[in-house]
Amino acid sequence: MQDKNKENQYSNPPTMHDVADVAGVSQMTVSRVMRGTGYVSDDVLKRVEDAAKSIGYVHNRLAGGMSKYDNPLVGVVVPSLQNRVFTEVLSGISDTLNKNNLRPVFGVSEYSLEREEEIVFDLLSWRPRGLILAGLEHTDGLRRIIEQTGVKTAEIMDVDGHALAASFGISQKAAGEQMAMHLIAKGYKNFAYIAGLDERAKKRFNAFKICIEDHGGTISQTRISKKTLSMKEGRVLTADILSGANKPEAIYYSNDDLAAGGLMHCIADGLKVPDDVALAGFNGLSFLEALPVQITTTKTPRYDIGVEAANWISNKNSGKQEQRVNQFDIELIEGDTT
Amino acid sequence: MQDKNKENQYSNPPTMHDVADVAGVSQMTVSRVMRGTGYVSDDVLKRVEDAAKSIGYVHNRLAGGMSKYDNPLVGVVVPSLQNRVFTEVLSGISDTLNKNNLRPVFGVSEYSLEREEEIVFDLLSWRPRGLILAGLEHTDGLRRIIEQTGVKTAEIMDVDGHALAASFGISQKAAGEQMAMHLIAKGYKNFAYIAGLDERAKKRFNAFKICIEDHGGTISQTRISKKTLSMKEGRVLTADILSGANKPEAIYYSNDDLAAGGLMHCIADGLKVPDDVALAGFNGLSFLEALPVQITTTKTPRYDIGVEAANWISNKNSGKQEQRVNQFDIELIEGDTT
DNA sequence: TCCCTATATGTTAGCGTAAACATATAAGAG
DNA sequence: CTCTTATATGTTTACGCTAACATATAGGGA
Repeated sequence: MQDKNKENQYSNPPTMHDVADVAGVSQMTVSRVMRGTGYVSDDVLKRVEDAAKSIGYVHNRLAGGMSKYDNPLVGVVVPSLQNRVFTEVLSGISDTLNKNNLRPVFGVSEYSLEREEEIVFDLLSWRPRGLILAGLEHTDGLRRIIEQTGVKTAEIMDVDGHALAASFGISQKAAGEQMAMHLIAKGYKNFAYIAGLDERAKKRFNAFKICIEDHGGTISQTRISKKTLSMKEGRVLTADILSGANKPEAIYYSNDDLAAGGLMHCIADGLKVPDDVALAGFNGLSFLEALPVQITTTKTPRYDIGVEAANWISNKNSGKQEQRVNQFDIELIEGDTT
Repeated sequence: MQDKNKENQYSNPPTMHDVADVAGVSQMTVSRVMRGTGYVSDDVLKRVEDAAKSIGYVHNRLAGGMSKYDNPLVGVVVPSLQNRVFTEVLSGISDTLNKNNLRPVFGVSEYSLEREEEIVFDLLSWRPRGLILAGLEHTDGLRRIIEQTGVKTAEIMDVDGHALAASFGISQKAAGEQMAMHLIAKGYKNFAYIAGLDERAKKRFNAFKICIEDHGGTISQTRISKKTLSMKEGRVLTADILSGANKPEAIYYSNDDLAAGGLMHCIADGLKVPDDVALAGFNGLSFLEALPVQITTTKTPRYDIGVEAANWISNKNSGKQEQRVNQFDIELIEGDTT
């Protein structure tokens, strides 16, 4: 005999047949043991498990996947991993899928709908059990693919619009209006707005703006950043806005990082908040609680959204006529900055 | 004819044969088009693509995967998605894998080595091209599986120890010593330490402690949190430490979030930094730049570590005799808090 | 003209597993 | 003691695709 692999005289890598040979049973019995289905005696069970371990056999799902069975993969596409909102949703998704013995396959779209379509198309080649996408805006091509393949799809973060199958999120419109009303009630009239490219933020701002203008206020300055929406960026853009002539009475930020950066600028610059300028964020991230001044913000249930979307995907029975739109509650947290 | 699916009179879901029928070519030609390999005329190329689109065909990798070809999946297991350090590494990994047309499959171990083993075993059933794990500590079972299956494995974050195949990270030991020397040089003697469960932090602290004690200093207080290491948690634990009798001159935190929380406590409490208490963090996260006071920290190249590890996995030629240990440089950033 | 080569397409034979369908044994019912 | 049923295992085949190996056509050099 030629020397093959020292560990393994069987076909390389080992298959169920190899395990079956070692355990002295048929390949089908090994298959039953691996999946924990059908009848298997305790004796055989142990022999097969030992045999598998001894030759280092690992179940091959690619092979079995060809017959139609439920694939435990779930495709997940988010716009960014730098934004804590998405990583928190991912946490909820990941925890929940794990509990249901499902496994996420990830893609990051970098806020590009075209990229999202590409990624989804690629993910579908793994015949996932379901798909979780961010937002309700997608390319026509993507909508068509999802319809044609019939893959169970959850859309998260946003519920203002038409969902493909089921949406899990908050009403961005309601959030924008709620904050506008709060600031109006506080007597502010002249506003600035700082944000990034996010679609959800746009919807929020549109509602915010309409509401503000309906009540006689104006948005006198706007900054849309193409960079990562960090505290640093918030600090820089706030400094920029406040260095100009027409100083706003209040600044609405599209997220808490930006708002916290604004606060840091004010602290470093000796500005009084909210007397010199009022600040309002969005998300209600927990790091705000550690800041020396509480920032007014809208709290969103990010983790829970992930959990519920993942649960819906996990549940085999769902997909029929149940709730298409799952709107989560938001809460305006009034801090010391408005 | 019975009415089947309105859209699709072919076997449901469509296969390459269905596409081939519509395009009037053989199934093999469709396969060539889908993979972009071999000779295909422009005319046929277009016909096949149109046919595929018209019947909503999506390439099925599970089927082809059985013949041995390179699977584009890469298994990635990190301890947490709540910790920015890991999400930044993930960003680097995700960006790089995308560029190489590879796709990450994720798992979160929640800092449990047993959980990590389970997840890896599960991931291996997809016959991934490679594996990226955090740290050099793994269960014996996991080491054995990786050896037996021969899956190409990159270990990230840490290089102080024996890597399975290749490690990409920083020397935690060097980082701990470097910060200890800095603080000693500044004249501090009495220290407190605040951290979480992370293995890397432990290594760092061990080196830090030995170095401090070698130079006549002491670690008089320690807090190990089992919660998420947030700014809030840092603030709470700092308040706790400073409310006691034996007040430390300096606090070493296992990450910047904790340190920033400490700073927030000091600002809110009117404590002078570093006169009343000095603070030092770890990671050099960018949000520190937005804080009103610069915190002394160690800057680590997290994104780059992800990029390099993913590149190594992507590269087919690697795996031979090249560098096993890829140590990245760290930089001590001296701020205003020490 | 004839042959060689580059290009373009088709045919055949698995890949490793799970569903469907046997078969075998033991235990309990009548 | 036979028949039924629950339990335990084996055999056959199909899943949808790709590698390897044909085959066919067109163009260029001799």
